[in-house]
Amino acid sequence: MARLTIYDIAEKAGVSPSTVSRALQDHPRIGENTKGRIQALAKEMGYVPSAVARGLKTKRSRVLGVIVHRIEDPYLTEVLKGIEDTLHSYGYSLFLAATQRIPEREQEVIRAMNERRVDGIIISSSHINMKRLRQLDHYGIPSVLINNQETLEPDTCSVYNDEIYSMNQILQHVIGLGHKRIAYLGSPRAGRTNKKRQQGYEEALREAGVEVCADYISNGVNARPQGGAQAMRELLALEKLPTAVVCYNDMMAIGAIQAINQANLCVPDDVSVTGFDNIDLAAYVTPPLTTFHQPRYKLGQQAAEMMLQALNGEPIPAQTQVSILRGELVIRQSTASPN
Amino acid sequence: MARLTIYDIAEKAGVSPSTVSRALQDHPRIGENTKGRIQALAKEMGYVPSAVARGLKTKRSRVLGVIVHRIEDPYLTEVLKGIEDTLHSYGYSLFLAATQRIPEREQEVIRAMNERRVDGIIISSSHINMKRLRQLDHYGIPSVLINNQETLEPDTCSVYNDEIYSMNQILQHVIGLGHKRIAYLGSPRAGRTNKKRQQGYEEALREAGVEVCADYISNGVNARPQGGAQAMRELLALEKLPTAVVCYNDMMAIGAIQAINQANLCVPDDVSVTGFDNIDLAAYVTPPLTTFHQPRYKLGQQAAEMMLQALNGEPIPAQTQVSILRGELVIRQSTASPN
DNA sequence: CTGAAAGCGCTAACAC
DNA sequence: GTGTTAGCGCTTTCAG
Repeated sequence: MARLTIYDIAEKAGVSPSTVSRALQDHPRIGENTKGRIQALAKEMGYVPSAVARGLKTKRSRVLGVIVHRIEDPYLTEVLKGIEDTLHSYGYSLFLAATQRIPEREQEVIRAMNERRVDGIIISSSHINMKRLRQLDHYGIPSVLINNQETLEPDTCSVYNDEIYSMNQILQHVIGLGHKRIAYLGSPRAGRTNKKRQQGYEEALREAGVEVCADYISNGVNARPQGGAQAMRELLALEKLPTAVVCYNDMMAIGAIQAINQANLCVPDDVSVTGFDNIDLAAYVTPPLTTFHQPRYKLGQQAAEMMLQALNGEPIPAQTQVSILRGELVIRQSTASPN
Repeated sequence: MARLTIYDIAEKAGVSPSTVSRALQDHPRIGENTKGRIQALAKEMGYVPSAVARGLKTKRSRVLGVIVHRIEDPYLTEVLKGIEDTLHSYGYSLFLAATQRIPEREQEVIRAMNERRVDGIIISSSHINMKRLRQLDHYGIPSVLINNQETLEPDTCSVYNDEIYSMNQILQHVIGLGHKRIAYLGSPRAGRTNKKRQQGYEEALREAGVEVCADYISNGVNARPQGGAQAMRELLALEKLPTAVVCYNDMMAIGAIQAINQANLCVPDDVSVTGFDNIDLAAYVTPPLTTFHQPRYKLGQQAAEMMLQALNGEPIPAQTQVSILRGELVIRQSTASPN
């Protein structure tokens, strides 16, 4: 059951293999009639071209690698969807791999993609540093980063959520509600993103003429409910409680709410809580979370388009090397005016 | 900046290309010393073999296609992780594609994977029917299905969650609590899975000597909170309310709880509710859901191993053609004894 | 507009 | 144990 090749078609059509090749790729230098005839014949015979052979010859695989650190991260799936949709519409396929944040596995994954000759790699929410990037560069593999956690040199293609803007939106909402004692619940492990969010928090406070108080910045051991609960408990031990808590992300906000409830306090009556990301969960917890919706789909889409554009040789203007996207505030029931 | 080939290495090592090829793949017929020397040299020169060229020659790509219908489905991500981990550990890569349940896109995705000469395809939670499967078969692409929604002929490699067992576990718990008026909130759009779950529900009731009442079977327009809420409202319109509601999945259960709350009733005091799947959300809603944890990771892992085994020519015993896995009941706070 | 021929980078007979 | 050689299935000059 050997696969059909262009030779089989050529023979049946009484033409040469190269003519078949041209017909199949809409080459300009071929007669309309021959082209139509051959395309029809190929279809009829059930011919499926070999991207492997084509790739060997052309040195382009029309495959992109996508590296994430955890596949099961609910935040990532929407980004992935943005990438997949875009690539699919351009006829590209996608290798997916997870690093689990294990450096060794990171290495393996990059190597595998390199061996398979992907045309480029998109890396999402990872702790990729310049060294690894230089490695890719050295292999000649272009890359685009999404929300990377290490600060990079400015010439690396990347797309980010606008953290400062996001936090500003959240704080304007909270401040607008009348809060003055506003805490930030952070996740230092998250790297750059956390830094930026905290920075946005501090800037917004200052702009509103509210003093930033070190006691009101509490860090979680991780960015999950557990870390949120722990950091919240530290806040609850303070003499002067904050009336609002702005969290690094939704999962931490959920943990914070649990801790607040355990202290027999109520959200939002006693303390307002905000999340970040607007993951699916956010709408369904009690109370539903006020949060910031990151343009996750768009982040993925944009990254994919940036990559594709680079591959097609359209020079990316230096300004668009780094693209910063904005999402929108989602107001639900976890925030209210202080009483 | 042309890539290094085995010819470059051969030249430098003063041997023939085939010797290099052998050295690099631990071929038996090669001298230990030559092998070591060449491997070292290749590494030193930074040689990265081309899986494309190898694939063209050997007709095996060591790539598997994975088709899902929605990437962003929280249920799937864990399955995907099981697949990815397994494939990675065997040195395989993975093409990911989503069909969005659009037949046209399904076709495109299969075609793309076929062109790229994947060694096999794993299809998860889809509505693939025998026709499409025969198509794959005809192309010579082996496939493994995970929780497929159409009933298939028994000789197709597949892995399923044991729905009947799962529902039995849920109902034993609910019945054990003392409930007699137990409703089922289904999702007909889900196909086979829903049928099986409903069947499990009915069997368990009968075994417990409880009559199955048609009024207590309510169908949602979809398997999301909205469908759950709508189906629950129909139940709430009954003269004799059920004291427990067993739902097709967690999302519907969440919708059902919302509807119950809106009717000024309370879960679990007035009515117990159970979910299914144990998605991340389940632990964080109010009240936390009693649900059934599907062995999602294992479903993916098993499917991947089944595929790999088939590819290595180890004949799969007819009995293991279909593998049925069991998860476990997770009791939280959405269920209690009726009052 | 079409054909002939070379070669992408690797593997695997087949010789030696 | 190692080298020679012929492809795998396609694209792409270069001729005609």
